[in-house]
Amino acid sequence: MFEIISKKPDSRVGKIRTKNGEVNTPFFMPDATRGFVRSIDNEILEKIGLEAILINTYHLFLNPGMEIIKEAGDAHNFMNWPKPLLSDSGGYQVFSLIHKNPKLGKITDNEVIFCSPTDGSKHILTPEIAIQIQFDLGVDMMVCLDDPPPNDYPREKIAQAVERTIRWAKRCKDEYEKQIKERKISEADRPLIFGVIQGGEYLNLRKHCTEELVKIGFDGYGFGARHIDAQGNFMEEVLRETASFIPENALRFALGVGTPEDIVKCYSFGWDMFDCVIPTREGRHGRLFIRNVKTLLIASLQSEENFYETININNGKYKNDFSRVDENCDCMLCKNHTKAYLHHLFSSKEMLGMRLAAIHNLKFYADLLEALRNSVNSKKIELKP
RNA sequence: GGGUCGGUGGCAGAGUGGUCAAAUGCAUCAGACUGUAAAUCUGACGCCGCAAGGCUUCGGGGGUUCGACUCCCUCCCGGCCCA
Repeated sequence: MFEIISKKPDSRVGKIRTKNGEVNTPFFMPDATRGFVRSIDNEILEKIGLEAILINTYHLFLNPGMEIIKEAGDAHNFMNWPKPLLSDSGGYQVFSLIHKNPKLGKITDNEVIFCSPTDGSKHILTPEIAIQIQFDLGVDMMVCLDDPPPNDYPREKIAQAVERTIRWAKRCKDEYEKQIKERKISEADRPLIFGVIQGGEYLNLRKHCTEELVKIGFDGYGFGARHIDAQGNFMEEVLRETASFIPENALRFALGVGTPEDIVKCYSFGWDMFDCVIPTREGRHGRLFIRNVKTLLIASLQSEENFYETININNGKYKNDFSRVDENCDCMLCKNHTKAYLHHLFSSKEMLGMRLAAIHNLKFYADLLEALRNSVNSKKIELKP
């Protein structure tokens, strides 16, 4: 269940209630694709203030496999993450593995055949299987299998992906209802289900896709495919308009978004949920996000000024820089260590460095989202899904 | 003292008459990363130049040759073996 507590013209603050607890919106989920946020224990994620994390259907299905997960109970038990979990459907892998490298699989109207990049083994995902797996994972929020085309595909092919995504969404919804019935899951305990809106940069395709998905009916709607164009520019207008197509009482999930400024913009357009590998991956690669101001909120919402900057701790200039990474951060890196030490950890290829950097970046993201949640406190709106 | 192998760019280490400013790895210097095939990937890395191109290099010196990192002489330095 999703409740909007307050809103400004477009952005809003709310609360999601799930079987495994509440999540305050807007929120950011770190990607625990294979059942773990690389190098970071769940205890630390909780301490950072993250209320939900994202796992991936395709990756967990491959490894460790559903037999193991079911033997453990579900993904919550297996991972020892008792709080809300959202699973992505494997739809993104249709893009990242197959669209980007056709050798790695095949997409038909009925199914997706993945050839595992690691051992070449073949695995079939259908909309129904994707939903069944997500029920077996025991997640609190699940996503329909979709077909995210690269943004530089011709319009015709993107339109095809839209139609396929709609057909698959219908099949997912049907399977979802079947599973709810078979598993005798109550309305209060049922996981939320998200449809995914495709359409590339074409607003009328995005609109059409949204309308068709809304007819099927979902708890939330995701923005599918990449939200940056082929040149790497944030597709601001598409994100803004697409949010406006989605009914107000539904959750809006900006999948894979993004950089801090992209999240802030999406939030202002009315998006509620975000996930991205940036804070963890870039942290592991040595890029650290640093607050330019004490209050992220003010700069992020009320001015055009950059509210953060990044550094690459690998750069030689940090060799003897004994200052803190971020004076305004209270993460375990910033409280305890200097840039020079972190630089040393990185140049020694010590995993502690990557870990501390990822933790710092996640804290930055968590603090940013907290600032956004605190940014709206005018009128309250009660809505029933 | 005799013998022997060797001395190549920051380091390690290929090359053994022209295709060599010299493979490769490391180090160094930068860059990228957006529902994770990513502790990964790109690029630069003798000097000058945006570039084309030019210039100086393979322990020192001398020589052979149209041409030498590559062959010869000699000196210096190092490893190993024998005395």
